[in-house]
Amino acid sequence: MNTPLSKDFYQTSSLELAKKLLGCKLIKETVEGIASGIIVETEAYMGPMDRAAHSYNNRRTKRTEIMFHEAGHIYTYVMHTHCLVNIVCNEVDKPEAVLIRAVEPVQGIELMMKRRNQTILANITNGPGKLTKALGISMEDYGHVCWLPPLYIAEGIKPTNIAIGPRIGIENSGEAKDYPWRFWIEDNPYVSRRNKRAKS
DNA sequence: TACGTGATGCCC
DNA sequence: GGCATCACGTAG
Repeated sequence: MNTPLSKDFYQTSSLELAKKLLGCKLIKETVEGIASGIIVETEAYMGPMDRAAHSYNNRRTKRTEIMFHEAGHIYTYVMHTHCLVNIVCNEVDKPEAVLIRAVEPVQGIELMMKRRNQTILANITNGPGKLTKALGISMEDYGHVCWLPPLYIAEGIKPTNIAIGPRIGIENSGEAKDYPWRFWIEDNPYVSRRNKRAKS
């Protein structure tokens, strides 16, 4: 339990990794304790040809630099007041990444509720900004690798059915906004809110 | 449903 | 400087 996946797990395209990550366990260790969750929703960002990706047209800045590095690095960035977490994948100089949009709480539930100031289990990790706060993921995790503590990914469960749909929050990305590059575990109660609304 | 929040990059 | 961006919480 909680044995990190090996680095070659990440050496694939973001579309493949987004599907493979569903059911895996995301774990963060801090002085406050261990918090973890099963990944239930992801989005693929395909790099230079994907208008919605930060690395579109090979845009390489201090922020996106890590996307050009070896697969399995952690790419965190700040959106308004929230931190979002991505996993870099594919080969060096192929700047692809998978955004983790929601997890199902497993370990450290009390700790996560406290960090989120929230008592409803279904609301503590059901969004990309929420899960980073619950797990204690921040810009300090930028550039680390996800096969070593304190932030790493381990084997979890095998998802039954995977649902597919368009990504969220990229309305100004031209034709890229319609690409079905979001994946989630069907009927899981911990997927993000906008996702459930879209289904109803 | 609408607004405030406020890091980062890019185009003036 | 001004604006857009891979959200979220709160108020009404």
